[in-house]
Amino acid sequence: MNSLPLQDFLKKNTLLNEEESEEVANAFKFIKVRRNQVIEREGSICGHFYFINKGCLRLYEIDKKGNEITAYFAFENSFITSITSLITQKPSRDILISHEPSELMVIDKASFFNLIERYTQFRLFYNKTIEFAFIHAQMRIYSFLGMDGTDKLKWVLEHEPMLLTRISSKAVASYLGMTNSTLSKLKAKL
Amino acid sequence: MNSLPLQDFLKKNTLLNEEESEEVANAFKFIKVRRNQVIEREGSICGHFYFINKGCLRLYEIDKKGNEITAYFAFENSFITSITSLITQKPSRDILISHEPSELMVIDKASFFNLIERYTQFRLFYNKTIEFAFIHAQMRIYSFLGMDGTDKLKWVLEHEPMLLTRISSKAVASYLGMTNSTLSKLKAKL
DNA sequence: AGCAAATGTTGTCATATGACAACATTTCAG
DNA sequence: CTGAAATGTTGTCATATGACAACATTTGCT
Repeated sequence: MNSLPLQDFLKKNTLLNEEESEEVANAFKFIKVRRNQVIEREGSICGHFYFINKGCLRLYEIDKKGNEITAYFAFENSFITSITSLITQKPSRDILISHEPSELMVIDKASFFNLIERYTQFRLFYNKTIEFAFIHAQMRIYSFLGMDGTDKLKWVLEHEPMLLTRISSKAVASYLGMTNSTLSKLKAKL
Repeated sequence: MNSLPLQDFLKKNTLLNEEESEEVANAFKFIKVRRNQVIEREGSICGHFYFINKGCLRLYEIDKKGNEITAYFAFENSFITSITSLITQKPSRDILISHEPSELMVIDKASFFNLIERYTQFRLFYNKTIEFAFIHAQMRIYSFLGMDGTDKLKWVLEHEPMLLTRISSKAVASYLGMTNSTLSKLKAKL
């Protein structure tokens, strides 16, 4: 069944018991998306959370020069959404897109917050998730403000190697704050 | 009384009522610090939250080249701490320092989480605070990855102008990811 | 399978910024 | 108040990276 990966994930990563994990997971709906499919558009208010059974998504925005800037990538067994828009309930500047054909579990905002009220352990998991998203963002600020291109590339190789195997260089460059061609040259130099 | 600013803050920014705001505020202890006083050290596990009655603090770390990188500044009527260390309970890479003689309300971690359990509205406020800290960090990633120095300076002028009036250029430069002298030259060019 | 579009590579060149240094100014301790 | 230390300014120079372009490769559509 399609809700099994999420159910397993909840059992392993929260204090929800077997039955609760099943109930929470069953509140999500299964969807399949193609490669490069836009899942949440720029300009609209984001109203869903996504759990990735299989595949990979990217959250990015377009700056005023027209360049893409990537906030982050998410792979199997993680949640992702246009979280800023979802929290503020303002139109999103973010675009959520698939980078591989992906299998997702979706839930709308109302149902999600319903779960959070009903299941204390799910609420705690959500709060922890936000805390760690913050820590990750903070770490990126620290890591990238001081580093030159070579250091950033090495950093990704060490900390998020999957980006270099599963994601297009163009998208990785937009995550590292450099252009396409600079990243290509840095890779050539090792 | 010294707990009044915090009490007022809680009344305005949470759904705690008068009495609860007072109880929460009274769980904090008043301290004064000099200018440039280290409040949380690098290498130790952070165990306190701080509310700023008056003054201004900065959170930063030192990268492997020996340069300072600033995570953020906080002024009157806001909370700050080495949040990454506090959440993970690992030794901090951050240093929390005062930039002006400051008056603070401190609470230790255990008492803080005690408050969070006891006062639902305080817990909700804390969760919201983390959410917005995340959004702020994310916005900085977006804002700074794409921008050149001039754009960053304009960005600060527009969004956090107090930095340029109350904070040393050196510290502001470390927040913007550029050197001292580059910032100085950019300011000279308008 | 075959063509068009997107992505990746590599080159040249211009430029923003870092490194360093000299000097000016401000801050701080005694 | 005074001198020492920290901070800020400005200059020169070296260098990493962006912009642009040509070409190669991969991907996606029919």
